[in-house]
Parts: sequence; structure tokens; C-alpha cells
Amino acid sequence: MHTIATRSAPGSKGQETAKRVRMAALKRFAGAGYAAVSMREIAADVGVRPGALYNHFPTKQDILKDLMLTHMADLLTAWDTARFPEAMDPLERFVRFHIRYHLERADEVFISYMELRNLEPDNFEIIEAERRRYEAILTSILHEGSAAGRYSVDDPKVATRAIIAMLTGIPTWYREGGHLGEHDVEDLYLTMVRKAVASETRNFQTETG
Amino acid sequence: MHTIATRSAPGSKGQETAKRVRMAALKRFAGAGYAAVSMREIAADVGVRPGALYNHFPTKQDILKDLMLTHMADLLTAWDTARFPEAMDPLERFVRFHIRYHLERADEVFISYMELRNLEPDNFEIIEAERRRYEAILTSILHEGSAAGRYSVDDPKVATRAIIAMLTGIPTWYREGGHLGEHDVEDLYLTMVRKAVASETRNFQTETG
Amino acid sequence: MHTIATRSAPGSKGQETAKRVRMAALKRFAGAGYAAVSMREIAADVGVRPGALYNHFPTKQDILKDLMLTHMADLLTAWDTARFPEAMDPLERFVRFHIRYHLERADEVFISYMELRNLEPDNFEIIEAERRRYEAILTSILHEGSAAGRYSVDDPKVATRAIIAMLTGIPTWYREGGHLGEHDVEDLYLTMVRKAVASETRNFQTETG
Amino acid sequence: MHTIATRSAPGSKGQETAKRVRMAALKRFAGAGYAAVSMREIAADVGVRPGALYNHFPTKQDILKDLMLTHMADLLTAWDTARFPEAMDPLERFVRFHIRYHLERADEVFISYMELRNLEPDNFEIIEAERRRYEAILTSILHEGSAAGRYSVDDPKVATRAIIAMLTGIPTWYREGGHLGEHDVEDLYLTMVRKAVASETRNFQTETG
DNA sequence: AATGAATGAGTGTTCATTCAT
DNA sequence: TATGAATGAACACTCATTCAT
Repeated sequence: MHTIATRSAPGSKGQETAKRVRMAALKRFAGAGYAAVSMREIAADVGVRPGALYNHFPTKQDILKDLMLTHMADLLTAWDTARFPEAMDPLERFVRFHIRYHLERADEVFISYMELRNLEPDNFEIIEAERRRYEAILTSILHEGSAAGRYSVDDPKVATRAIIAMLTGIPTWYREGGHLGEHDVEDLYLTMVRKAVASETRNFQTETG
Repeated sequence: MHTIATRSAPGSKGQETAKRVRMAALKRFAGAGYAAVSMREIAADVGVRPGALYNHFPTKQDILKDLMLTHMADLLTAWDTARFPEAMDPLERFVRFHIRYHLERADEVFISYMELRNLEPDNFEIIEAERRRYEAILTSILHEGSAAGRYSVDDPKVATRAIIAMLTGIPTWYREGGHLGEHDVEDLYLTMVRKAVASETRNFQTETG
Repeated sequence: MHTIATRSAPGSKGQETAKRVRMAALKRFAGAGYAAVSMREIAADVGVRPGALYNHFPTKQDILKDLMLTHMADLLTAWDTARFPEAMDPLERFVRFHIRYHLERADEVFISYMELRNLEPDNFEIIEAERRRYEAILTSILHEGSAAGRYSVDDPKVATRAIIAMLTGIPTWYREGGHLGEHDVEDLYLTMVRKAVASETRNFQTETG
Repeated sequence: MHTIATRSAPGSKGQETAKRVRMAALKRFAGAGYAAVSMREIAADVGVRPGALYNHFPTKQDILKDLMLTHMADLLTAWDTARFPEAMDPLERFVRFHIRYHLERADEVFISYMELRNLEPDNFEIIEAERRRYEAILTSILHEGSAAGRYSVDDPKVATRAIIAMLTGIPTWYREGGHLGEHDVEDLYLTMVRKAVASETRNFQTETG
């Protein structure tokens, strides 16, 4: 029996499986929480027996770590490579970027916030460091903008947390196809964020998007 | 025949145990998540054998339900009975109340947000209804304030979610004894919230507390 | 508050409860088997908390023992005091008595056969002795009838077991209100039993009842 | 590459274990009753940890179902493939077959009668249907024999139950090595059954065996 | 790279029973 | 005589993980 035509390149089957493990785990962890998901469930989703998962990840914890680490790296990379109109204010850039990215990758974001406590200390430290790097971006935008008089924030670190908490909450209620489009949400939140850090009253209504 | 104070009233021992079960479960659920906490751990905290828990709660799920239901009821009652200076703006009332209550009851708040998905559907519905009642308080403050021209919010429901997400995030980073007191935090957040929904520039810096 | 009028005579409440425990246990043991019935279920049927059962029976095993011992004693007493027409053949007496008694007390009979193995050795011995006494009645009827030439059985002990097994099986399929009345069943079985032990052909059709 | 005999084929170890689970469960269920047997006991008999049982049977109930289903199927197959002397009367065939089979497979027979009530409804229905098929064999022998004037039974269904109850009771008292051989028992019961359904007097003493 | 079978620890829950009240 | 609360052991079953094949 010939199987050449349908057989994938050497090694590719394993990578393919690993990818499907990641996807299945991501959905399950986001839906039920890390502790409530069993390796058996992930294996069943992937279409493989539980033992086979261990060819791809040494432990369940490593799947979580992989998902969270990858997510944080992707997030930072996405920020670094994001393209915006030249003229766009840095705060607007951040807000629009954050909302878009978090709506696109809702599951990854969700587990990155919810499953922190299920990370072993070492992994937790790594993720926390990444998160701090990400938050530092906004903090420095607020700091520099304040220094330049464009914004007025008393404590950029606190403001960072406030803004990120506000924006990160969006995927918990936003549903595609509702009466607000993603664009509307971006604009509404951008307006609130701008006003919250404003140094003076302007017309905060957003025109672009 | 007189029963002197030292003898505990019938049933009082059980109520005491139930209370300690609630407390232990609250701490554990908040710390590790509902799914990761075992009845054995709770029993050990309480100083009782696992089977004894079932004299007080029919299932583990019922402990969670009890904690969340009680929390939401207490939150709404606290709002209804909260006392503020006559002159205080409703939004300020809400912000200060919310921050104070959520810092005081950090564990209850935390599990009420984190463990929703571990509630069985019926219980979930009950809790969600309570949450909507609470959010409606802020929505109506924003709605009425907007109508009166005191605030300017395009979408009071979205603003409600934004503000509540922002405020509710506080206990995730705030630690007593840090360089900011609870009062400072209240003031910082109040300023941001006021500005976020402001219709015109005023002096947003808070003086009172 | 006066409770005299409704209070039953001293001791009678306990006896009443004990009786209800017996009845509840009988039904439950017959329906689900001794091992599958919990003291909690019995207590619930009686309308009392589990602990209260122990005021009436020292252990679950003792309830079973009580039911089985009482049943066997009642069975033997019933035989001893049963009244039949003078002219009735002893075998007919036994068959009719056995069927009637076993249809009347189906639950007791059932557990006495099914739950023997759940009796502790001492209790088992007592019950077994009673059963042997009961079977000896039929054996001696067959033995004497054979000696007198009225029946022809090669081995009265084996025949006893065969007949008793046959008769005792009735309650497993007989249902009141079916197309056969209790009387019909008696007659049908009596005919088969008579023929099975017959020494010659006669008209075995039963006329009386 | 040749795989020599000593290496067990893939999966054969599991089938072996499953078989031993069946055997252990059979003995235990027959001895103590389904409800009184724990998975731990079965596992210990098999020489395996409790969890390993679940690689072979999804639940304890499934072990019981497997045993009972297999037994009924085997019983019917055995009847269908049994070989008897050409001249042997159908009733004799049935009686001899039933006694032999039930003495050989005493445990299976015992649990098939005792544990019916521990079957979940669906499984119960399946087993009951098989039992009815088996009883129908005897009913039709009696029916046809009556029509042909060889036997005289008033109600073949009732007679079926009577005879089967009588025969099925044998393993409860018969012990190998007692003063009666299996052959003697067959003959004694055959005589009684023949007489019980006889239409006229013949020499019922069995000569063959 | 995957399977089938196993392990050893653990899960939530139930059990018969005890006992102070 | 009954209750409410507890115990200690057990229950059926699931878990993450291992490993020979």
C-alpha cells in the first residue's frame, strides 16, 4: 500500500500535532480554566491518545507556559512591528493596538490574565517580566506625554494599570455582530482614555479610526 | 433551669463550622481557583474531616454558590445603606464606594469575577442578574448625569463597563502599606473617571476623600 | 405548651418507630438489596435522622437479622397454627399454605432468600436452622406419604428442594390482577406437584381450592 | 523480521487483563453481591491498581452488564449447538441441558438471577429479553408436546416457570462429591419434571442419563 | 509519533456509626 | 427518643504521567 502521496514531510506531522495541541489547550483553558482541563480532553480534541501529548510537551504545565510565553512574545512583537499613520498620537496608537490585538486574540489574552496563578514560580516570573515590559510602553507614553504637557496624569503607573484594565475588559462583553462594531468600540474607549488623561478640554470625539 | 453563657446554644456549633468553611473556601478559591481546591484542603483548614463538610454544604459547588450569592447580596445592600456627604456627586459616591468595598472584600470580589464559569448555569444566571443590577446603578448615574449636562458619555453602558473594569482592577495590584494609601488610590481613580466622562474642563483634582 | 393530649403512652412512640424502621427496611432491602440500602434512606423513609435509628437497632445488620428471624419464626408459627379441612391431603396443605404465605409476604420471603449471604455467620446459622426446620416439614410429608404408598419419591430431600424452589419462584412473576388469580395459581402448582410425586396416575385436576 | 512466539502480540496483555477482571468480578459478585463488591477488591484479585480497571471497563456497571450479557448469549448459543441422541425426547433434552449448563456455570447463573435489579434499565431490558427467549424454548416444547398428547400441561407458561425455578434451584444446594452425582441429580429431576407434565402413567424412572 | 496499559495519587462524595445535647 | 455534628473509612472514578511496544 502506497502512502507516499499523503504522507507529510518528515517531522511535519509532529509539528502539526503540537500545533493542534496548542490550539485545543488554548480553547479549553480559556473556556474552563487550566485546572479544570484534563490532558485526556486535550488529547480527545486533537484526536490522539493522552500519552501522545507527551511527545510534544513534557507536562501539562508546559503547555500553559508555552501558550502564555508565546502570547506575550507575540504581543510585544506585534507592537514593535505595528504600523500606524505618521501623525497618530502615541496614546491613540496604543489604545487602538491594544483593543484590536485583544479582540483578535481573546483566548490568549484571557488565559494570560486568568491563569497566572497556575504558573509555576519560574514561569510566572518570566510572564510577569513580559507584562511589565508591555505596560512600560504605555507608562512611558503617559510619562512623556505628561512631561510634554499633552496629557496630565498624576501617576503614570497607576494610570497605566487603570487604562489597561479598562481596555482589557472589553473582550469580556464585546461580541461580534452586536450593535457596536469593533471600530465603534475603539473610538468610544479612545475618547474615554484621552479625556481621562487630558490636560485640558478639547474635542475628544474621534474622527478617524 | 438556667443555661449559663458558657454552654453554646444548640446548633451554634454547626453555624460556627459553616462560617469557617465559608472563610476557608473563600481564601482557597481566591488563591488557587475553585477547580484547584479540594474539599480535603478546606476540611483541613477548618480542622474537620472531609465528610463533615457535607453536614453544612451539600456539594462543593454549593459552597461557591453561597460565597458568590452572599457577596453580590452584600454588595448591593452595602450600596443601598452607604452614607455619603449630602453634597457629594453621585459619580464620586459610586467610585469611592466601589473602590472601598472592593479593597475591603478583595477575595469575594476576585472569585466573583474569576469563578463565574465554574458556576452551574442556574447559579450563573442568578449571579449575573445581580451583577447587572449593580452595573445598572452606575449606568443610571451616567445616564442621568449626561442628560443633566454634568457628564458627557456617548454610551453609558459601555462607559459603565469601562469604569467598572478600571476600578475592579485595583485590588490586583494595590497592596496595603505601599507608597499609595487607599485614599490616594481613591483620589487618583476618581480624577481619571471624572475626566473620562467630563463634559468640560474643570479642576478635577480631588480635595476631599 | 401542653402536649399531653397528643403524646402517646410511654414507650409506645419508640415501638412505633421501630416498627416503621422494620417496614421501611423491609421494602428497601427487598427492592434494592441489603448492601445497596443506606441507613440514611431508611431514616428518611421513617421521617427521622439517621442517628435515631440506633435507638432501635444497634446496627444495620441487626435490622436485617430482625427481619429474617421474625420472618422465619412467623412462617413456622403460621404453619403450626394453620387450619385446613380435615380431609385435606398433607401435601396439598403444604402447597396451598406455602403459596398463600409467600404471596402475602413476598418481601419477607424475598429477602430471606436473597440476603442470606449478607448475614453474619451466627445469624446465618440461626436462619438456616429455621429453614431446615421448615423444609423438614415437607420432607417428612413426602417421606411418610411415600412409605404409605400415596406418593412415589426416590429422594424426599431432593424432592423437597425441587418443590420448594418451584413454589418459591411464584412471587417473582405472579402479579395480582393478572389473568390468573391466586387460586388458579395454587391449583396449577398443586397439580404439578402432585403429579411430580405421584405413584400412579389419577385425576390430578384440583377441584377444591 | 520475525516475531517469535514468546513476545505477546500487541493488545493481548490488555485482553488477558480484561478476562481476569471478568473472572474476578464473577466470583466476587456471585459471592457477595454486586453492591457489596468494590472495584478495589476486583483490582486486587486481578493484581492491578484500581484505576487500571477503567482501561478495560468504563464503569463497574459495565462489568456486570458484560457478565450477564455474555452469559445469556452463551446459554442460548450452547442450547442451539447442543448435541443429543436422535431419539431423546425434547423435554429430556431441555432438562438435561439446563441442569448441566447451570451446574457448570453456577456463578454466571447465580448473578444472572440475583443481580437483575442492579442492572440499569436499558441493560435490564436486554437481559430480560434474552431470558424470555430462553424460557420460550421450554414453553414451546411443552406447548407442542401437549398438543401432541405427549404431555398434559394446563398452562405452558406457568409450567415453564415452575420447571425452570425447580431446576435453577439445584446449584444452591448441589455440591460435587456429595452422595449424589450430577447424573443422579439429572435423573431425579428429570423424573419429577416428566411426571409433573405427564398425561398418563408410564415408567418415569430414567435409565439412560 | 502514537498506542494501550499501567501507576500512584487524588477527586468529590457517601457510609455506618457515635455522641453530646 | 431524637437531633446535629462529627468521624474514619470507604466508595467509584479521574488525574497526570510513564513506558514497552
